[in-house]
Amino acid sequence: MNSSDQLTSNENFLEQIINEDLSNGFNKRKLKFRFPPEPNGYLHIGHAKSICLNFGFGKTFSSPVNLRFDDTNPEKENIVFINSIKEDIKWLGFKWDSECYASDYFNELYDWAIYLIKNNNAYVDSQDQETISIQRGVPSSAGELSPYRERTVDENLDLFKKMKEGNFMPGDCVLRAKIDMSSPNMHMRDPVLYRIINHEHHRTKDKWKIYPTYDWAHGQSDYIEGISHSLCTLEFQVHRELYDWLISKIPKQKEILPKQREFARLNLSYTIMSKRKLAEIVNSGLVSGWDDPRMPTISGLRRRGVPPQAIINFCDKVGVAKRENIIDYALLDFCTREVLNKISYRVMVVLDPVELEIINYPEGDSETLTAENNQEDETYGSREISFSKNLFIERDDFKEQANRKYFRLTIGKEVRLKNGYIIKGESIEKDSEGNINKIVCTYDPKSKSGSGTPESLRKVKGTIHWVDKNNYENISVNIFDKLFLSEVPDENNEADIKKLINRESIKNYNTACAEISLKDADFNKYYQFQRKGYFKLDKKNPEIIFNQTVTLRDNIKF
RNA sequence: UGGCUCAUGGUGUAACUGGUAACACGUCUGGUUUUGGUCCAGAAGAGUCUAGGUUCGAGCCCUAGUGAGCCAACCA
Repeated sequence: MNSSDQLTSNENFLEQIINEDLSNGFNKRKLKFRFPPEPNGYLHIGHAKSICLNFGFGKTFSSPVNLRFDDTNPEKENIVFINSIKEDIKWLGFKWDSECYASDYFNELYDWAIYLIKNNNAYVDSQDQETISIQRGVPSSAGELSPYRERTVDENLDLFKKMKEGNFMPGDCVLRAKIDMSSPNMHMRDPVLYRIINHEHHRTKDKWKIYPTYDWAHGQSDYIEGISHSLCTLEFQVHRELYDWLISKIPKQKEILPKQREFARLNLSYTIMSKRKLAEIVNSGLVSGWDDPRMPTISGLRRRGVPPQAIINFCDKVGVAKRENIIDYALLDFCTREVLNKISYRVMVVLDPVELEIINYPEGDSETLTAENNQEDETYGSREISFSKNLFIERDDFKEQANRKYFRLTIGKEVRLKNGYIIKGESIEKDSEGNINKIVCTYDPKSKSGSGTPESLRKVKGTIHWVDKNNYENISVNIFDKLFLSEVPDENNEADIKKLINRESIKNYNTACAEISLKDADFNKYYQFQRKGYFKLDKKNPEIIFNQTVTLRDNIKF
């Protein structure tokens, strides 16, 4: 299976815009996209939507897609985030054309700022942040002009140079665009283009004392790279007027101007996408880290065992529009199962074991049975599993008393041991507290799976999994539940997100018994523990610890 | 109370730019099955936020209203 080839979605409104541009004469070879993360955190499933969108366009239009780090704020950004972001994108299977950094353009941006000043389109304001904020006013009425708004070009040039040379302290002054203090769009009320920050930048080190703001850096970066369509989320809609204005004021060398268009970000039920809140639960120790298998981060999903193709399929099914949305988590689960069903290796693991003794099986005997690795695809081959008189089965696969709808093991009823024989429950042994510690059964020696005998072909309602008590591997298994109790944990912005955490979202089974083949469990494989779900070996641990990715679809009603 | 954006089954996305709503997930039936999985067959569920208007005809166009989101960081 290979990335988005077989996807069949309708063309979304952004693709329509691109196609319109094309039919209006835009040269297809000039199409270019970009994914522009700020390296201040880990990527999550919401970013995956943007990644799939941009790189998806790259594929459908055979256009380059740049990875550009929006690294204009050295106080928040860090090289470790750059590395994790690159790793996640690669893992998803996408290849960027060039690896770019807004900081690569700092010189050019500086020159253009001088150009703006010379054209009376920017000025140095020497007021403090609070004053500027107050002067900006409120949306419903005009703001006031800064007293420094009419400084001469020479004065501005001189001051700006001094800002750059470090003659001022942070907060002393900023460079502002001179636009319109009465605009109903607050972003047009003389936005800040440069501020002074005394902090080493992870790439430019201590070269700069001033750093461009998002508004000044982003559109110009798009312009420099020749991005044709700059796609971002809805909250940047109000920035578009400024985006276009700034590009219209820089010296023109190119005929193609980037076009910003906005789409709705992804929201998933029972989880959150806010980097800040995600950081909060990481820092408070409620999860083990950014890559905790319960986290909606790419690294968390990876560790959980969600394959990249499932994420790509999910992003495709989710669609792209401008409407606020909350996607049902069940859709992600569906996409995960759909992929995993085809590629996972089936094995038998008993999470909560109870002993099963076959009284009419010869004492001391054992045999080797063969089992298919993946009934969806015979090229996965088969493996051997051992069978003997004493086995483990799942504790809840037996009931002393059961109604007609229960078709696992019970006294007097037959059930099939997967890949083995048909057995019948005979009796149970309990300890002094009434807990079952052994189930005794008989087996039909002629009913061996695959033997072709009439006995083996008998229809038996239930099939259960098992592990040989004389030949198994003890493993540890993590079962997960939703991380948040609320369907929309982000709903109330003021609420303490930590209080919404499901404290029972992880359950560990450290006495699980696995068939012996799992002694060589492979990090690169996806497994299905039959009847229990899909599981992935945890890469962070030297011992064998499996994380449950998703359960099997479960329709039990009784 | 300024501006921008959005409004279609439970959820998400479509509807060839005007011809009486489709696809996916979810839900429910039934069948197959050595995984209560997969697979197969089928069903229920919206008349498109409201009110007007244009039109032979409107989810698509117009007007007004209602509801929701975003914007007043030297964050992105």
